[in-house]
Amino acid sequence: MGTGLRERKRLSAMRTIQERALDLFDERGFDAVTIEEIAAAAEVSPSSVYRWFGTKEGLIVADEFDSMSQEAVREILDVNDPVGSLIQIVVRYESAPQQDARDSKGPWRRVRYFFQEPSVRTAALAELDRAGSRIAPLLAGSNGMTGTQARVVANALVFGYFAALEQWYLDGGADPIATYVQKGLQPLRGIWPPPGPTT
Amino acid sequence: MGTGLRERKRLSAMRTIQERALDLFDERGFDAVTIEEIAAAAEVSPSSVYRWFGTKEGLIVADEFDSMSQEAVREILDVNDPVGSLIQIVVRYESAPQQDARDSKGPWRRVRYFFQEPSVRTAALAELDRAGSRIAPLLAGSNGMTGTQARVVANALVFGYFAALEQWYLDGGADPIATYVQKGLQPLRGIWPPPGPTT
DNA sequence: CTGGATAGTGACAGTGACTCTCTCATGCGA
DNA sequence: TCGCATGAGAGAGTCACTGTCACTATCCAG
Repeated sequence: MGTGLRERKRLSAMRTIQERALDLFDERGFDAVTIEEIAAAAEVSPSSVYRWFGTKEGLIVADEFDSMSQEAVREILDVNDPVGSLIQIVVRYESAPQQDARDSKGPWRRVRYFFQEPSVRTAALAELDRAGSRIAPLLAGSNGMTGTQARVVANALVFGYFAALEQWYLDGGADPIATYVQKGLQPLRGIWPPPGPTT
Repeated sequence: MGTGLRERKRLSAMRTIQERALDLFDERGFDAVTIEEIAAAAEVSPSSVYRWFGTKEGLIVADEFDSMSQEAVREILDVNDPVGSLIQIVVRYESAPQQDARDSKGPWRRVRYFFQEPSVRTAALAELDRAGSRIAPLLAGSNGMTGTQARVVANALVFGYFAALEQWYLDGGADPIATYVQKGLQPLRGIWPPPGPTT
């Protein structure tokens, strides 16, 4: 974890780019804004935008989850109650102090594009797919699951979360997301049958 | 369902394009082949390739499921046992007479690219997402599921199928896919608890 | 404090996927 | 057989994205 000057500069520049990009997207629409314009607005070179975000969609879907170590993921995910811990994560993230109060919807400002821009939605799906492949190994073995079953369940979790998020968005974002996740993912709880007398 | 000459010509051309494209991809790799080359090999214009397949990835992920009517989907999907009917679909599709016996792996020739080419994988995920949004309404209401829950379960099904398919591919494609789907999606059966004395 | 090693940035050129528009041919209905 | 409309082809243009290379700002050893 380098706290060097270089590192700090890069992170600062990345935040600036993301903010300027969202400003431009909100103003003129995702498709109408070019990477060059974003780079100019953030006073960096287009090369840097690509170096740091990979794609135009990456400007929106880039998430701190990617850079999270496997250890950290293992820590926050309870393999005996993945649905519950997923809700916990959402609750914690939702109540986190939004670093910029001027944002119309806090950290969820980006979510809108998940469901309005098809290419962003696709990029989000790819991101969720990657997330699924990361948490699947943690689930394997527990509850006597095979590798395939673990991946199936992992996908059910991450894409189920996505489905809940979409409903939250479609409903206008009034109630907390955690509520949608909790209710929406209720059926998945049947995957982990409570230990009864017959097993 | 127009069986006119135009329609037949278009379908024939589409099949030719897909075959030539796969030939070229197999020969030189997905990235190294341009749409222009594919169009030239299939003796159509690049415009037509885009008109019919939308994207380069569409050449591989294009599926007859898209053009299936909502009624047809409703017919083959048993809302009381979605996992079972999914397996049935796979079984039927797997044992279908492969129209071209020269294909090294029958209709599954394309599957390789799902898991070798990241962009194709992403396109496949988008396709599954669309499939999920189509079967979710059929599930809603049954078993007392809300709309969100139906979508969650629909995603669990389609992306669970994808996970099983990946494992099948990673294992070399020896056993039938249906086996992988059956075993892999076993945990999802817990979503529909058998009607017991207590409900 | 200073100099060299180095990682990271910007500038630039190139590729090709994809879009748009216009024109023209061809299968279709009268 | 004769308009007509649907749809294919042609061509130009945009821009996301890649690779390379020179340079500069940081880091670190002495």
